Amino acid sequence: MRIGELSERAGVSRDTIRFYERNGLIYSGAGQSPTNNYRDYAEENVRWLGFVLGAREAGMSVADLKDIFEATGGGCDIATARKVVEAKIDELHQRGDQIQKAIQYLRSALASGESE
Amino acid sequence: MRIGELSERAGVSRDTIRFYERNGLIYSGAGQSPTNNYRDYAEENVRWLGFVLGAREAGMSVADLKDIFEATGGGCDIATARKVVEAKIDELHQRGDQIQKAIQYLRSALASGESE
DNA sequence: AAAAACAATAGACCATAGTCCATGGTTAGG
DNA sequence: CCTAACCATGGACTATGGTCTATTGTTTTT
Repeated sequence: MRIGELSERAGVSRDTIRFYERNGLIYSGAGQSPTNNYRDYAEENVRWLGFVLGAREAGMSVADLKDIFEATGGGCDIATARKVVEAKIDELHQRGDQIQKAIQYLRSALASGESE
Repeated sequence: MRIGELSERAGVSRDTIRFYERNGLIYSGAGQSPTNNYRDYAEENVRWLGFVLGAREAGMSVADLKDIFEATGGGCDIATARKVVEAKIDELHQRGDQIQKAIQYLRSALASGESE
């Protein structure tokens, strides 16, 4: 599919998709057609971009996602992929813990203002 | 206490503290002394900056933290404070959910590569 | 009282993550 | 066949969140 359709279906702007491609976290077989230089995306990119979107909201960086893309989709050795992904999962868990702490702080701030 | 001590104790650089002050999420009674214009921080700022640090890592923005600072510390009406803080807590919960989803995606990516 | 240590401000600079043109080529519908 | 809709590239621009530097003023320490 072309960039417009992917953009539409994944809910990510064309510009952002091009930006992601420049930064190595998505691949399009551009230049396959003899008449144009349009990007051409495989179906699974809809799902992948959906994940990217959620992961970005969860606080993962573009560089992180590039690592994961390369480790999982690049067809490189699985041991490396596993390590990268496990490391990201650990980071996410830590981030989750920080969020729990922040929530507790806010709840206690609310509770202490309770009587006023 | 002065900025150096606060920086040391909270684990936040002087520059960052000044930046936070410019952006309204911490207050120092600067200009209290007749001889200098040094910032002078109350004890509780150590704890507050600790929270800010964790909250930043959890993905809260400086603007969010400004809102919370103003809502909780500014002595404004408690109903407003409550609303701001509850909204931030909701956001954090959503972020936590995103993180769970990201973790699941990564785990399943790992699992599907299992046999290779 | 001289020097080291600390503080202030202002403004330049950096990375990250896009977003928005301008310009020009391609494709598809009427 | 022409025009609207789509795509490409390159580069400028934005916002966020700091960080660094230069210059100058204030304490502290020796």
